[in-house]
Amino acid sequence: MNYLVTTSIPYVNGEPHLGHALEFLMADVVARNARAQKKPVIFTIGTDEHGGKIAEKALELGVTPKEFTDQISQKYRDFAKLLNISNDRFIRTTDAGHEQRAQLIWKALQKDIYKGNYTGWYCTGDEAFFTEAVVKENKGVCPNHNRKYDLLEEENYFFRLSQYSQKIQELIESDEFNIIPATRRNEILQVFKDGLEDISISRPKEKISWGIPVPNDNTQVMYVWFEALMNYITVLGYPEHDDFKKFWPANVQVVGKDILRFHAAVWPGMLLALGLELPKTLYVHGFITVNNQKMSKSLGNDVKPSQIIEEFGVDAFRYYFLRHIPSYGDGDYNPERFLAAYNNELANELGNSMQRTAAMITQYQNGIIGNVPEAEHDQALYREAIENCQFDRALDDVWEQVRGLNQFIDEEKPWSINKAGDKDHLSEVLAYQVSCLLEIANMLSPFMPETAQKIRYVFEEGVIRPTKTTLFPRKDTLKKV
RNA sequence: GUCAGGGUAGCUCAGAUGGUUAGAGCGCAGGACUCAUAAGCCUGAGGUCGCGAGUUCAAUUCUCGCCCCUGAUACCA
Repeated sequence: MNYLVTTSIPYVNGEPHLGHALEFLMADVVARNARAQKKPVIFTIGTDEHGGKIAEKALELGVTPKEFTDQISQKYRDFAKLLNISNDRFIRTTDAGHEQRAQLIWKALQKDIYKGNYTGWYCTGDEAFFTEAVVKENKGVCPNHNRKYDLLEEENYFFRLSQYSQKIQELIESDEFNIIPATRRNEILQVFKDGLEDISISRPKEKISWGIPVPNDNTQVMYVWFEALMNYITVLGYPEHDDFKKFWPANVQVVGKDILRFHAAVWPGMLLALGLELPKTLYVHGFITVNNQKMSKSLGNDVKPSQIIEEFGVDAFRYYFLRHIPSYGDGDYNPERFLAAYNNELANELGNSMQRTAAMITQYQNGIIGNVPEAEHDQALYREAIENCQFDRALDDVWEQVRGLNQFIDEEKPWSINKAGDKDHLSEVLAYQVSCLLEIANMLSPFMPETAQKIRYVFEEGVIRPTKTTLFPRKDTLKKV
């Protein structure tokens, strides 16, 4: 019954962008949908704040890491608010609670942690390790510094992920740990074929000091990733808090395809080692391009969500990204397509269907709605789509109903019925339209909460309550973004 | 290289355990109407379903080969 939804926690070395928005929105739909079903819900988001890169960046800016992360973290908080995200919690990995609980988790994992040597290709110019693949690609020479990579050893703590490889694989294969879409499930199963290797989970403090200390060893701090993953249970008050006991395992964890491995291999390993259940579903979303190009500041094509929201409203933003970015793949944003979707689907089809209904009831019946029947369209497709995190299809299905309503109106021609003077029939037809709109509002509410609210406001009380503005005023020109 | 997924109307995509005229939305063209945000509704044009071969009474759907695209191939948070 209890329902837990999480997003991944963005690393605060950058500002919030469209990709974060997408993830927030998808998780928000899941959370709002569960609440609509009267389930007790905890929906968490947050920020990941430790690590060398953060420390460096802070140094560049001449502020302390703490000051730096405070500032960026706040931007994510504001961003979620801007998008009307209904998160119940916002965790920061620099929260005292997280830091303490991370150490508890480390201790609880002790039996699977050992000290070892990490060997890797290191560039002293970058002061960083590089993967085998990168080194091979560069033929053993760092392009940034034009010097050979050194094979370096470093003392780290390791986590016995290998021990849990088979068990995790079984849970994925049986769908007890359900990874969607299937393509991502296949992808990660490949990794399990040869078994997972143990992973390094700490860094020498002398190299990276901005991190959570390893218990009983002040020469090492926890590797950021290892510690960041813990947020999903520290946020609930692992191990002693009621929320943890009642809400874990998560029902849906929402992550991007770039961090699949951490969430489908490392994190499950940690959970098994702790004797905890795996999340029920891991939903993996794709990336957004802008005009089919990778979004980047250097290209100057980075889109500011705040600008879109300012011009079109938050629900229009939510709508576009939830319906027109494929839920199971990558998608593209471009202003023309956005405008087309806004005008055709939101203003013309949805907005206008409400407008014409309200107008007729006002003109023909002095605003009196009459007996609204229970609209009972088949919602199986819609429900199944949400269950499978196919937000695009769920909205497609809602629009089937929006179109259906417009067709109904054109077939019935209430204006003709009015001329003919058949008051009973007229009232029946118009009341049916209202019932359709209220049903649409219900289906829309996880996706477009404000819009759903506006529709209900107009029709809910038996008498049309006029509003100052239309739902989605047409936009004939496109501001240059 | 290996593994996975994909190449279907101008665009974004759906679909077919092989079987009469291959679907939707956008865009385009035309029509009837008027309650409405010059919105909505109806109709139509447009595709040799990546290329070649095979299996079959029948393939766009199955098999093989080839071409092209995308992703993964493990410690970047």
